[in-house]
Amino acid sequence: MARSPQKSSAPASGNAVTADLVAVLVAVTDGAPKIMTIAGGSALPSGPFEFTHRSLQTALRAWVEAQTGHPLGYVEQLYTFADRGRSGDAKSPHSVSISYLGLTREDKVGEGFEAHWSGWYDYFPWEDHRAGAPGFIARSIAPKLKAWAKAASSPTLQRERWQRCAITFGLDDRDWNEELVLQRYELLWEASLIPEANHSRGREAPVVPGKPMTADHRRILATGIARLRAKIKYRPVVFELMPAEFTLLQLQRSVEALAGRLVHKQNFRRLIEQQELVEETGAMAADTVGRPAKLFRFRHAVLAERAVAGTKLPLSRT
Amino acid sequence: MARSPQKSSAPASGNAVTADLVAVLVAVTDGAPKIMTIAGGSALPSGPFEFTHRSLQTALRAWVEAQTGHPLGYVEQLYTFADRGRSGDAKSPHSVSISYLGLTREDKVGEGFEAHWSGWYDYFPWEDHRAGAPGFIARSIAPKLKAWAKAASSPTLQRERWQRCAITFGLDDRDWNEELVLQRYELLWEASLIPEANHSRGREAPVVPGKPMTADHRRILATGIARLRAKIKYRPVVFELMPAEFTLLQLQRSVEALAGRLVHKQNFRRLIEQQELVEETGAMAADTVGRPAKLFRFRHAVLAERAVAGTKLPLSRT
DNA sequence: CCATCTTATGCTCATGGAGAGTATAAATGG
DNA sequence: CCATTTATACTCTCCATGAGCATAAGATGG
Repeated sequence: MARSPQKSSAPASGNAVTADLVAVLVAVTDGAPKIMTIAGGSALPSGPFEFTHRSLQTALRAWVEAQTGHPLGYVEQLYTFADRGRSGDAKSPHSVSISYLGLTREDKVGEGFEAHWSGWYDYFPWEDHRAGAPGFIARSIAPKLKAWAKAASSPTLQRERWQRCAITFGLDDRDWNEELVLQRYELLWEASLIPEANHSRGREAPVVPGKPMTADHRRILATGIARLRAKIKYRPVVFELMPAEFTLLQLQRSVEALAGRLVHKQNFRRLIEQQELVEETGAMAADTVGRPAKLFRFRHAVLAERAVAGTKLPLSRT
Repeated sequence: MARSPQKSSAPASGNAVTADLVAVLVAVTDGAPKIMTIAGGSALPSGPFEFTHRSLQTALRAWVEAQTGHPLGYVEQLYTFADRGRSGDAKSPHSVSISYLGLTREDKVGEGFEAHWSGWYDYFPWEDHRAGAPGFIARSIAPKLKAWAKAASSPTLQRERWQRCAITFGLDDRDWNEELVLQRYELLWEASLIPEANHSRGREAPVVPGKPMTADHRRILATGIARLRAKIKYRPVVFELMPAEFTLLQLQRSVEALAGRLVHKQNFRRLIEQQELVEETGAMAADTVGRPAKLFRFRHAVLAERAVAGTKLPLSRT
């Protein structure tokens, strides 16, 4: 940045960069959260921003709709990174990557495109605590983190490192905090447990389960998941991922899929109903096991009615 | 964005833009929230991003420290905009503006720089509700908004417009929501009550009090204020704005200054203390009216101890 | 010294939301 | 009929939060 501040009305020459958009596109199908990927699931969809569009969001929407044939519901900017050329070479072209979170419903991907939907827990298996904490956290991740903590230079640093591990991964009887997705990824990265972190060095590092991605795409995905997990607690965004009509259990399963943890059923219903987020359609769910459930639809009116308070999660501690 | 998705490993030529950084730099002095401005208070500090820095944040920090001679505490990215040339001319250079929120303590600005601190309520007088809702909201803003609502084409639209006004400005006995800073600004913009909104047309529009800024800088500031008002409720970021030692009342005044509304004193103390965010220094405040207060300092340890829950605001409804 | 003002600090009370559990209803397949 | 599965209705307890009362500790002016 210039030493002397000034209005940015005269862009300095020699400062040219390229702007890329990267999208974390989320859908939920049958209790499985999906993200749109390309290149065989090894990258998030991305491409250069073209200034034929009025704004970044417009560009993203247009592109996604061309891809999926479906309008993109909720869109939110995630983060902007500056990359200084792939090889670290100061002469290589610089780029700015602007990432977005988008919510939609899974659907056929347009013909001739290489995009498809992948389960997001393929990339972050340690994030799914719906059936309790995955065994490999205690069996595999925790010991490796402990080794990493022990490798610090002083006893104080060792303690601090381990405390950080325990907090982010809910170890030592701490509670699991589902929102710390990015912190967990970054911790694993620092501990060299993420393949992307081994900068083309030849040596093999002990790595953790989970599919890697190109460049920093998995970090971007982590950012998106974290944002979404936080958001569903105070904004009714889950409905963007639901079909027009749904049962309360389906809604619950979607929330649980995103949060990666279970919710107390009765309290979940109480919350949804007392906030008047949904209304009955009058119909009942067909093709069901057990007692048939009422069908509901989202009351779009709530978006206008109030500065919407949200859908906090009635978590269960079991 | 390209129709065919691909890894962004080959930036397309002809897509060059310039990247600018814009900073919302906040400090609080004697219960007055300030922002750093340039050009006589008509613009936020900004400048081109230079790729000599490793990252955007590094660039921002370096620049701010050169400006103020003080390290920048908390830094957070706000939003990235794409501007298509000043005049709307498709041939003019495109730029991407990346805005940041930074917290620091007010201090002397380095010699020879045109930057200085301005009170943020100079730009958003309607946001300060510490002495109750400002009279001109009911006297001046509300009627103008009502007129704007009435100008909608259908009765339904008129009602929706007014409902939106009432929600964002807390009219019709609704509660004031201090976080809706951006929504309020955008509403006033749509209603042509913001000077920046009158696109160099000659006609005078009825405008609302508050100092305007260059380009979209006031919108960026609104984004920053909104983000900060939300953040202080769940992250202990206020302490970045406090001196090393402070009384609980000083802390409370700072929170109130940011939130633009009053807080219940006893409950505020209860909250701060039970969360163990501070510790006594042992000393007492000097130069005081009334009973002397204990001095406290921030317990930096809490940042490590937990996935910090925050400093919710014990609002008073009076 | 006393009255009064100002701020600090301790404590109680009522309300409501959240976590948790119990109980009953309505469907299906043996 | 019974076991199983899901839906739905209540109840209970705990605790955070908004609110207010009461007292303490300093200064100041008569």
